[in-house]
Amino acid sequence: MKYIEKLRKSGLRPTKQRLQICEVLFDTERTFHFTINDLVKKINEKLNHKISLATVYNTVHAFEKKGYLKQIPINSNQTYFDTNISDHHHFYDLKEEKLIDLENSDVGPINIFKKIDGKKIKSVEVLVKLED
Amino acid sequence: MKYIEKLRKSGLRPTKQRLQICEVLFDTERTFHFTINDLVKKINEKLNHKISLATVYNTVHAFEKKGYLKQIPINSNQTYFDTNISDHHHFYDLKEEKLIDLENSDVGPINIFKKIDGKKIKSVEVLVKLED
DNA sequence: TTACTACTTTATAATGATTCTAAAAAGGTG
DNA sequence: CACCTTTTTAGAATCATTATAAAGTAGTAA
Ligand SMILES: [Mn+2]
Ligand SMILES: [Mn+2]
Ligand SMILES: [Zn+2]
Ligand SMILES: [Zn+2]
Repeated sequence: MKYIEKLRKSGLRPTKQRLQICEVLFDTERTFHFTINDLVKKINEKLNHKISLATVYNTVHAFEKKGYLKQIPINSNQTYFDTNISDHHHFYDLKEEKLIDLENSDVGPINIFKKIDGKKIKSVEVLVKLED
Repeated sequence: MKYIEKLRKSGLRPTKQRLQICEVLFDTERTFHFTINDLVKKINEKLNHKISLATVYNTVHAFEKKGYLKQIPINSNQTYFDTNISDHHHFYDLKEEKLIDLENSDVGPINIFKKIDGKKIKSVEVLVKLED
Protein backbone atom coordinates (compact mmCIF):
# COMPACT_ATOMS: atom_id res chain seq x y z
CA MET A 1 0.00 0.00 0.00
CA LYS A 2 1.20 3.48 -0.84
CA TYR A 3 0.09 5.01 2.45
CA ILE A 4 2.06 2.71 4.72
CA GLU A 5 5.30 4.54 4.08
CA LYS A 6 3.66 7.92 4.39
CA LEU A 7 2.27 7.05 7.80
CA ARG A 8 5.48 5.45 9.00
CA LYS A 9 7.49 8.50 8.01
CA SER A 10 5.17 10.60 10.11
CA GLY A 11 5.57 8.39 13.14
CA LEU A 12 2.03 7.12 12.79
CA ARG A 13 1.50 3.37 12.81
CA PRO A 14 -0.18 2.26 9.61
CA THR A 15 -3.23 0.70 11.17
CA LYS A 16 -6.11 -0.76 9.20
CA GLN A 17 -8.33 2.16 10.18
CA ARG A 18 -5.81 4.83 9.24
CA LEU A 19 -5.12 3.21 5.88
CA GLN A 20 -8.81 3.00 5.12
CA ILE A 21 -9.30 6.63 6.06
CA CYS A 22 -6.35 7.49 3.80
CA GLU A 23 -8.11 5.77 0.93
CA VAL A 24 -11.30 7.72 1.49
CA LEU A 25 -9.45 11.01 1.85
CA PHE A 26 -6.66 10.74 -0.68
CA ASP A 27 -7.62 8.15 -3.33
CA THR A 28 -9.66 10.71 -5.22
CA GLU A 29 -9.45 12.60 -8.47
CA ARG A 30 -10.11 15.87 -6.75
CA THR A 31 -9.50 17.31 -3.35
CA PHE A 32 -12.54 18.13 -1.27
CA HIS A 33 -13.84 19.83 1.84
CA PHE A 34 -15.54 17.88 4.58
CA THR A 35 -16.78 17.78 8.14
CA ILE A 36 -16.26 14.82 10.43
CA ASN A 37 -19.86 13.87 9.73
CA ASP A 38 -19.28 13.94 6.00
CA LEU A 39 -16.23 11.74 6.42
CA VAL A 40 -18.06 9.19 8.56
CA LYS A 41 -20.72 8.94 5.84
CA LYS A 42 -18.07 8.48 3.13
CA ILE A 43 -16.42 5.76 5.19
CA ASN A 44 -19.69 3.93 5.69
CA GLU A 45 -20.40 4.10 1.95
CA LYS A 46 -16.96 3.05 0.70
CA LEU A 47 -16.27 0.38 3.29
CA ASN A 48 -18.95 -1.99 4.49
CA HIS A 49 -18.29 -1.46 8.16
CA LYS A 50 -17.85 1.30 10.66
CA ILE A 51 -14.82 2.96 12.15
CA SER A 52 -15.53 4.31 15.57
CA LEU A 53 -16.27 8.00 15.76
CA ALA A 54 -13.44 8.57 18.24
CA THR A 55 -10.99 7.03 15.78
CA VAL A 56 -12.22 9.25 12.98
CA TYR A 57 -11.67 12.30 15.15
CA ASN A 58 -8.29 11.05 16.33
CA THR A 59 -7.15 10.28 12.81
CA VAL A 60 -8.29 13.54 11.28
CA HIS A 61 -6.54 15.48 14.00
CA ALA A 62 -3.40 13.40 13.64
CA PHE A 63 -3.40 13.98 9.87
CA GLU A 64 -3.99 17.68 10.35
CA LYS A 65 -1.10 17.92 12.78
CA LYS A 66 1.14 16.18 10.25
CA GLY A 67 0.01 18.55 7.52
CA TYR A 68 -2.02 16.08 5.42
CA LEU A 69 -5.21 18.01 6.06
CA LYS A 70 -6.03 21.65 6.65
CA GLN A 71 -8.71 23.10 8.83
CA ILE A 72 -10.73 25.87 7.20
CA PRO A 73 -11.83 28.75 9.43
CA ILE A 74 -15.52 29.31 8.85
CA ASN A 75 -18.49 30.13 11.00
CA SER A 76 -20.24 26.85 11.39
CA ASN A 77 -21.18 24.63 14.26
CA GLN A 78 -19.02 21.97 12.62
CA THR A 79 -15.32 22.08 11.79
CA TYR A 80 -14.42 21.99 8.10
CA PHE A 81 -11.35 20.24 6.77
CA ASP A 82 -9.70 20.32 3.37
CA THR A 83 -7.72 17.61 1.59
CA ASN A 84 -6.20 20.37 -0.54
CA ILE A 85 -3.22 21.36 1.54
CA SER A 86 -1.77 23.82 -0.97
CA ASP A 87 -1.87 27.50 -0.10
CA HIS A 88 -5.23 28.58 -1.41
CA HIS A 89 -8.33 30.55 -0.56
CA HIS A 90 -12.07 29.93 -0.54
CA PHE A 91 -15.43 31.04 -1.68
CA TYR A 92 -18.13 30.21 0.82
CA ASP A 93 -21.56 29.88 -0.74
CA LEU A 94 -23.83 31.08 2.05
CA LYS A 95 -26.99 29.51 0.63
CA GLU A 96 -25.51 26.11 -0.25
CA GLU A 97 -23.20 26.18 2.78
CA LYS A 98 -20.42 24.89 0.55
CA LEU A 99 -16.76 25.80 0.23
CA ILE A 100 -15.25 26.30 -3.23
CA ASP A 101 -11.52 26.51 -3.82
CA LEU A 102 -9.92 29.67 -5.05
CA GLU A 103 -6.57 28.69 -6.45
CA ASN A 104 -3.72 31.10 -5.98
CA SER A 105 -4.09 32.25 -9.57
CA ASP A 106 -7.71 33.20 -8.81
CA VAL A 107 -6.61 35.78 -6.26
CA GLY A 108 -4.19 38.64 -6.73
CA PRO A 109 -1.18 38.92 -4.45
CA ILE A 110 -2.01 39.89 -0.89
CA ASN A 111 0.15 42.46 0.84
CA ILE A 112 0.10 42.84 4.59
CA PHE A 113 1.74 46.11 5.63
CA LYS A 114 1.25 45.87 9.36
CA LYS A 115 3.81 44.11 11.54
CA ILE A 116 3.54 42.82 15.08
CA ASP A 117 6.80 42.72 17.05
CA GLY A 118 8.04 39.23 17.71
CA LYS A 119 5.42 37.58 15.53
CA LYS A 120 5.76 35.94 12.14
CA ILE A 121 3.07 35.38 9.57
CA LYS A 122 2.22 31.71 9.43
CA SER A 123 -0.57 31.82 6.87
CA VAL A 124 -2.82 34.21 4.99
CA GLU A 125 -6.30 32.97 4.21
CA VAL A 126 -9.02 34.75 2.28
CA LEU A 127 -12.66 33.84 2.70
CA VAL A 128 -15.02 35.28 0.09
CA LYS A 129 -18.66 34.94 1.03
CA LEU A 130 -21.10 34.51 -1.84
CA GLU A 131 -24.79 35.33 -1.95
CA ASP A 132 -27.33 35.09 -4.77
CA MET B 1 -30.35 57.49 26.04
CA LYS B 2 -28.65 57.46 22.66
CA TYR B 3 -29.36 53.80 22.00
CA ILE B 4 -33.14 53.99 22.31
CA GLU B 5 -33.54 55.53 18.89
CA LYS B 6 -31.05 53.14 17.34
CA LEU B 7 -32.95 50.13 18.63
CA ARG B 8 -36.36 51.56 17.72
CA LYS B 9 -35.21 52.25 14.17
CA SER B 10 -34.20 48.60 13.91
CA GLY B 11 -37.55 47.37 15.12
CA LEU B 12 -36.03 46.21 18.39
CA ARG B 13 -37.72 47.32 21.58
CA PRO B 14 -35.30 49.25 23.75
CA THR B 15 -35.48 47.04 26.79
CA LYS B 16 -33.37 47.52 29.88
CA GLN B 17 -31.25 44.51 29.01
CA ARG B 18 -30.62 45.57 25.42
CA LEU B 19 -29.68 49.08 26.47
CA GLN B 20 -27.26 47.77 29.06
CA ILE B 21 -25.69 45.44 26.54
CA CYS B 22 -25.39 48.40 24.16
CA GLU B 23 -23.47 50.29 26.82
CA VAL B 24 -21.06 47.43 27.34
CA LEU B 25 -20.58 46.91 23.62
CA PHE B 26 -20.61 50.43 22.23
CA ASP B 27 -19.75 52.90 25.03
CA THR B 28 -16.05 52.30 24.54
CA GLU B 29 -13.06 54.18 23.21
CA ARG B 30 -12.08 51.27 21.02
CA THR B 31 -13.86 48.48 19.27
CA PHE B 32 -13.10 44.98 20.45
CA HIS B 33 -13.51 41.28 19.75
CA PHE B 34 -15.39 39.03 22.11
CA THR B 35 -17.05 35.72 22.71
CA ILE B 36 -20.41 35.34 24.45
CA ASN B 37 -18.49 34.30 27.54
CA ASP B 38 -16.35 37.43 27.42
CA LEU B 39 -19.45 39.54 27.09
CA VAL B 40 -21.18 37.91 30.04
CA LYS B 41 -18.09 38.64 32.15
CA LYS B 42 -18.02 42.28 31.01
CA ILE B 43 -21.70 42.62 31.85
CA ASN B 44 -21.20 41.18 35.31
CA GLU B 45 -18.29 43.55 35.94
CA LYS B 46 -19.92 46.73 34.62
CA LEU B 47 -23.39 46.13 36.01
CA ASN B 48 -23.93 44.66 39.44
CA HIS B 49 -26.40 42.03 38.31
CA LYS B 50 -26.81 39.36 35.72
CA ILE B 51 -28.56 39.24 32.40
CA SER B 52 -29.68 35.76 31.56
CA LEU B 53 -27.45 33.85 29.20
CA ALA B 54 -30.31 33.27 26.77
CA THR B 55 -30.86 37.02 26.56
CA VAL B 56 -27.20 37.67 25.88
CA TYR B 57 -27.30 35.16 23.03
CA ASN B 58 -30.58 36.54 21.73
CA THR B 59 -29.32 40.11 21.85
CA VAL B 60 -25.98 39.43 20.22
CA HIS B 61 -27.68 37.59 17.39
CA ALA B 62 -30.27 40.32 17.01
CA PHE B 63 -27.53 42.96 16.85
CA GLU B 64 -25.55 40.90 14.38
CA LYS B 65 -28.60 40.50 12.14
CA LYS B 66 -29.10 44.27 12.22
CA GLY B 67 -25.45 44.85 11.36
CA TYR B 68 -24.29 46.28 14.70
CA LEU B 69 -21.93 43.38 15.24
CA LYS B 70 -19.94 41.12 12.95
CA GLN B 71 -19.11 37.49 13.40
CA ILE B 72 -15.47 36.62 12.72
CA PRO B 73 -14.78 33.26 11.07
CA ILE B 74 -12.10 31.54 13.08
CA ASN B 75 -11.39 28.01 14.21
CA SER B 76 -12.47 28.02 17.80
CA ASN B 77 -15.01 26.18 19.85
CA GLN B 78 -16.53 29.56 20.62
CA THR B 79 -17.96 32.12 18.22
CA TYR B 80 -16.10 35.42 18.00
CA PHE B 81 -17.85 38.73 17.45
CA ASP B 82 -16.51 42.17 16.60
CA THR B 83 -17.87 45.57 17.51
CA ASN B 84 -15.86 46.96 14.60
CA ILE B 85 -18.34 46.60 11.76
CA SER B 86 -16.21 48.36 9.16
CA ASP B 87 -14.75 46.28 6.35
CA HIS B 88 -11.50 45.08 7.80
CA HIS B 89 -9.30 42.05 8.22
CA HIS B 90 -7.59 40.27 11.10
CA PHE B 91 -4.43 38.96 12.53
CA TYR B 92 -4.98 35.93 14.70
CA ASP B 93 -2.28 35.40 17.29
CA LEU B 94 -2.19 31.62 17.63
CA LYS B 95 -0.41 31.63 20.97
CA GLU B 96 -2.45 34.34 22.67
CA GLU B 97 -5.63 33.23 20.88
CA LYS B 98 -6.40 36.90 20.25
CA LEU B 99 -7.70 38.74 17.22
CA ILE B 100 -6.03 42.00 16.14
CA ASP B 101 -7.58 44.36 13.62
CA LEU B 102 -5.99 44.95 10.28
CA GLU B 103 -7.45 48.18 8.97
CA ASN B 104 -8.03 48.42 5.27
CA SER B 105 -4.91 50.52 4.91
CA ASP B 106 -2.92 47.67 6.45
CA VAL B 107 -3.78 45.34 3.58
CA GLY B 108 -3.27 45.93 -0.12
CA PRO B 109 -6.23 45.69 -2.47
CA ILE B 110 -7.58 42.18 -2.94
CA ASN B 111 -8.53 41.04 -6.39
CA ILE B 112 -10.72 38.01 -6.95
CA PHE B 113 -10.55 36.89 -10.56
CA LYS B 114 -12.81 33.86 -10.36
CA LYS B 115 -16.57 34.23 -10.83
CA ILE B 116 -19.39 31.88 -9.96
CA ASP B 117 -22.51 32.14 -12.13
CA GLY B 118 -25.47 33.59 -10.32
CA LYS B 119 -23.50 34.48 -7.21
CA LYS B 120 -22.38 37.85 -5.93
CA ILE B 121 -19.52 38.60 -3.57
CA LYS B 122 -20.92 39.63 -0.21
CA SER B 123 -17.68 40.05 1.69
CA VAL B 124 -13.96 39.40 1.47
CA GLU B 125 -12.21 38.60 4.71
CA VAL B 126 -8.53 37.96 5.27
CA LEU B 127 -7.28 36.05 8.29
CA VAL B 128 -3.53 36.24 8.90
CA LYS B 129 -2.32 33.71 11.43
CA LEU B 130 0.65 34.76 13.55
CA GLU B 131 3.19 32.58 15.31
CA ASP B 132 6.26 33.46 17.33
C1' DT C 1 7.45 -17.54 17.73
C1' DT C 2 7.13 -15.23 22.01
C1' DA C 3 7.16 -11.74 25.13
C1' DC C 4 7.18 -6.99 25.93
C1' DT C 5 5.89 -2.36 25.41
C1' DA C 6 3.93 1.52 23.47
C1' DC C 7 0.48 2.97 20.57
C1' DT C 8 -4.28 2.61 18.86
C1' DT C 9 -9.08 1.60 18.76
C1' DT C 10 -13.39 1.50 20.77
C1' DA C 11 -17.73 2.05 23.39
C1' DT C 12 -19.25 5.00 26.41
C1' DA C 13 -19.47 8.93 29.31
C1' DA C 14 -18.52 13.72 29.96
C1' DT C 15 -18.09 18.43 28.46
C1' DG C 16 -19.50 22.69 26.95
C1' DA C 17 -21.28 26.00 23.61
C1' DT C 18 -25.47 26.94 21.75
C1' DT C 19 -30.43 26.55 21.08
C1' DC C 20 -35.08 25.47 22.58
C1' DT C 21 -39.21 25.80 25.60
C1' DA C 22 -42.83 27.75 27.74
C1' DA C 23 -44.25 30.66 31.33
C1' DA C 24 -43.64 35.24 33.41
C1' DA C 25 -42.45 40.07 32.60
C1' DA C 26 -42.26 44.25 30.10
C1' DG C 27 -42.96 47.49 26.10
C1' DG C 28 -46.12 49.96 22.87
C1' DT C 29 -50.52 51.84 21.84
C1' DG C 30 -54.74 53.80 22.46
C1' DC D 1 -55.73 51.07 32.47
C1' DA D 2 -56.46 47.13 28.88
C1' DC D 3 -54.76 44.68 25.25
C1' DC D 4 -51.51 42.57 22.47
C1' DT D 5 -46.95 41.60 21.09
C1' DT D 6 -42.26 41.15 22.10
C1' DT D 7 -38.80 39.95 25.32
C1' DT D 8 -36.72 37.79 29.22
C1' DT D 9 -35.71 33.95 31.85
C1' DA D 10 -34.54 29.44 34.13
C1' DG D 11 -34.01 25.32 32.94
C1' DA D 12 -33.92 21.50 29.67
C1' DA D 13 -32.34 19.78 25.32
C1' DT D 14 -29.13 19.38 21.54
C1' DC D 15 -25.09 18.15 19.44
C1' DA D 16 -20.19 18.52 18.12
C1' DT D 17 -16.27 17.39 20.31
C1' DT D 18 -13.21 15.46 23.86
C1' DA D 19 -12.04 12.37 27.68
C1' DT D 20 -11.80 7.73 29.78
C1' DA D 21 -10.19 3.43 30.36
C1' DA D 22 -10.26 -1.22 28.91
C1' DA D 23 -9.27 -4.34 25.03
C1' DG D 24 -6.69 -4.89 20.77
C1' DT D 25 -2.65 -4.29 17.72
C1' DA D 26 1.93 -2.99 15.77
C1' DG D 27 6.88 -2.94 16.29
C1' DT D 28 10.81 -5.11 18.15
C1' DA D 29 14.10 -7.93 20.01
C1' DA D 30 15.20 -12.27 22.11
MN1 LIG E 1 -21.57 18.63 6.19
MN1 LIG F 1 -12.75 34.20 25.54
ZN1 LIG G 1 -9.97 24.26 -0.20
ZN1 LIG H 1 -11.95 43.25 14.06
